[in-house]
Amino acid sequence: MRDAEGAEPDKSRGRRPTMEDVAARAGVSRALVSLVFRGKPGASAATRERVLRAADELGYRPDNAARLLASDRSRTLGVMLTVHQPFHGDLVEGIYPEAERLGYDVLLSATGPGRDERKAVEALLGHRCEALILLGPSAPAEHLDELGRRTVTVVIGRRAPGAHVDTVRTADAKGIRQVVDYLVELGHRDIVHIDGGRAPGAAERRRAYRAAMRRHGLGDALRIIPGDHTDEAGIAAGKTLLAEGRMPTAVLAGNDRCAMGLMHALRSSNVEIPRDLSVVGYDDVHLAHLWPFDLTTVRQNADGLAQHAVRCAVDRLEDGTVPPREILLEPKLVVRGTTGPPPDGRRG
Amino acid sequence: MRDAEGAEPDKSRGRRPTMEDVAARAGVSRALVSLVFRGKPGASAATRERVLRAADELGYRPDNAARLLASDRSRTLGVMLTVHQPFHGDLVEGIYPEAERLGYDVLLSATGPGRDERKAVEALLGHRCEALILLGPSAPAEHLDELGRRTVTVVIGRRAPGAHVDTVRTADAKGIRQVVDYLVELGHRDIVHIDGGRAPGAAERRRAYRAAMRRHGLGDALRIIPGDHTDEAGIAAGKTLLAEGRMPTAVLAGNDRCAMGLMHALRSSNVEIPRDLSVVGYDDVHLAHLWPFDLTTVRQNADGLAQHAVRCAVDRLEDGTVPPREILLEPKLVVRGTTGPPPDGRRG
DNA sequence: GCGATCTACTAGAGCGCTCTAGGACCGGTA
DNA sequence: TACCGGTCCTAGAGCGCTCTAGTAGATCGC
Repeated sequence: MRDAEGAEPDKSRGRRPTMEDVAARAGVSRALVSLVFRGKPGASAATRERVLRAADELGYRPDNAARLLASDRSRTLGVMLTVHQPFHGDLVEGIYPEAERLGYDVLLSATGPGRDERKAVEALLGHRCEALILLGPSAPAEHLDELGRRTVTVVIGRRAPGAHVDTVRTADAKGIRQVVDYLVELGHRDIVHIDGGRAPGAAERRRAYRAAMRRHGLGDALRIIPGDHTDEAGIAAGKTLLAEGRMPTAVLAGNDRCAMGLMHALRSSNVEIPRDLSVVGYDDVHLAHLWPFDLTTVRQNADGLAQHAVRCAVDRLEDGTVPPREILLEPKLVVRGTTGPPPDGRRG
Repeated sequence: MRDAEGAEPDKSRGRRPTMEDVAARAGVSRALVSLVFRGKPGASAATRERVLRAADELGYRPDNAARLLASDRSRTLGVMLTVHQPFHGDLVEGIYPEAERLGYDVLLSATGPGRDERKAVEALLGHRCEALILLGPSAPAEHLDELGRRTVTVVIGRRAPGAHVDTVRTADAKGIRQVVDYLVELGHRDIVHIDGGRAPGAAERRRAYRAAMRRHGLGDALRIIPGDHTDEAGIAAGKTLLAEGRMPTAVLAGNDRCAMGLMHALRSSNVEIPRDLSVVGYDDVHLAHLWPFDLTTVRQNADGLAQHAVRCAVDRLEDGTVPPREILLEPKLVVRGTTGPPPDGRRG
């Protein structure tokens, strides 16, 4: 009965080696092993070598939990993302290398159906992340403010007015203005905006659209179809437009996915893009370049956003006196194949 | 000089409350607080209530690092994914709820440029994950075997012959066979396969294609274009076919992305889909339904794969005697708009 | 009125690290 | 010889939890 070791789960796999084991094997103290693994000075080259060899032979791997617990710093950044936003993928790919360069670890936590932002963030905090990087959070500014006062927090992709957080985003207003200017230049007057509803950045894009239209004296032609930053919203908007029977000459979608949904919905109609309708997206997600028609869109500099976000977080972690910043990156209109002059007879 | 508190990073933010603080405030011992937070019996309802209130007032949140360190179990599953594989997104969305249901935490670690699989896995192990769930790893079977002997490991989406790991995947051979049967039934004979090279699952799909073609007496018509599970591979294959000037009547791509790339490359040619060429993908990724032409493809049951993977991991964690399993899920041919009969005069 | 048996709780060791304080030994200097 | 400053190393406390062993007090049977 006493020997029923096998019954206990996992005992068979054996305890993994600890720093103590490495120390014993290398014939030094635990503290010295610690020094070596942290790359701190205070160990001779020979000893260092001996320790590393011993560790390697034992298959030793430092235990993060213990390390976290013992040190006051965790050097870990928590990233909240939505696993189905391709643009978030672009951002994550930029965050990893920058964090590594600065000596930080990265933990990802995804939102999704049945897992809201609060839950995702709690998970990160529970793992001792020192700072949070939130990709396009939809939480209200007050909530972000509360978070920001508890932990260093960086928000990517939207404004968070009044909240004690860094924000890193594209100058959306400028991007939208570029699009409207470009469309007007082509001769468009009847330019509709499918907005992003309450999605991150949507409010500002909406505002910028209104302002730009007015600036061109098109205040009357201004029209916003309520939407969202999803394919479904684009499809719905497309159906709406078809049902009305009166197409605008250009549509400025809330983001690329929405633009894609729109084009999808129009696919089986007799509306041809860009002959009858110009369509512009926003984001320039990686996958967009695969579209059968190249989407004209506004590029957000994902790598730039990612790098700035990491640096904001680290700067504030390493110097508690630095206040949160607001960083704006330049958008860039990328003209491809879904835009052109309006059909004859409908010029501005 | 002695009061230069503010100079130290983050000291200003103040120590976060510990179990000790909660215990003091509730007037009980630390151990009792621990009991309450773990939902274990041994505390009266009244005390339980008092403890929870105290914790709430202090904004207490249990520290995972300490919890991990103290208990022998971490109840954490580590998931390795490629952040730009939409299908991985589908899987992650299935993994979270199932893990939560079983009382496990999930940690994500992404591969990407500059961050290979080894690195991603190391990160997970360093955070004390008890089990690894690898989404379509490309590591050789021996490497997986090594990992699997160190930690409970589940591989999703490919075979790992001889490796001490669970594998959960779709019966690819069956899926491919269904596609070939369907295409032959439509009258196709000239069916080309763009393969996935060394990508997960690719070898089996390739084999299944060969077998299916032979079974229909089409061994001579058999042709494989070397590729990959990326858009680029599809584009390249498209260019190859165009350059040759002799189109097959149907193409079976390695996966949806590859199929999309292919169609993208053919878009400006005079090859019309499905009139001149039928195209079939594989995976049925979420985004596929947005395609201007609905892609005929083979659906993998992402939720099913995710759930089985989590259960495999948990089963083996909780009972060390359970051996690794190999689970096969049924694929399902989803016929949409990119396939049809071959052009007249090219029937089989 | 005594031990037995609950329930409700506490003490204290220990998880695998980090980090401060300090010790041993060296060559050089007064 | 005594002392210094430097390099290389060790001892030991403690991070915030979990968990085993045990205690205090109520309830109960006889």
